[in-house]
Amino acid sequence: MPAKKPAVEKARSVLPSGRKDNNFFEQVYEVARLIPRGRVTSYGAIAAFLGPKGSARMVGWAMNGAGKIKPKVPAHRVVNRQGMLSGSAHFGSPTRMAELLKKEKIKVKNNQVVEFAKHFWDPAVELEI
DNA sequence: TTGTTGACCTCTT
DNA sequence: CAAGAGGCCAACA
Repeated sequence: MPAKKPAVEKARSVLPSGRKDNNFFEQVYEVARLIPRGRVTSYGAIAAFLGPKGSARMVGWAMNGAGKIKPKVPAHRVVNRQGMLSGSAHFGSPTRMAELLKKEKIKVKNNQVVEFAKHFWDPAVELEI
């Protein structure tokens, strides 16, 4: 298998403190970047893909610094299990996330992704572990 | 230092 | 069928 990419060091460099390995956060950022345009995934899906414990909340925390790190992480493609834009309030503007998704040809209604199951991108399946 | 909060999910009543 | 509580790990006060 190919060696790991330097994204680890890069992510650590931009992390709030880089005090720990942040391996979990790295994975979250990497997976988020791998989300194709016009597709969406859920926090729990990423958490479950990274580990059986599924700390979905940590995925949200990781996304908290998504706009601070580089390359830019498409956090707007990550929503909750219901397909609701729960993180829209953290995009600076409440409609920022919805607009971004609309540009991705994804229909959004009431801060909720339409046909969410259809646009759902499961890392465990697409990445074929 | 401990305690609470948080872009969540799943089980139980 | 609907509502409530618990659990996960990390950062902030």
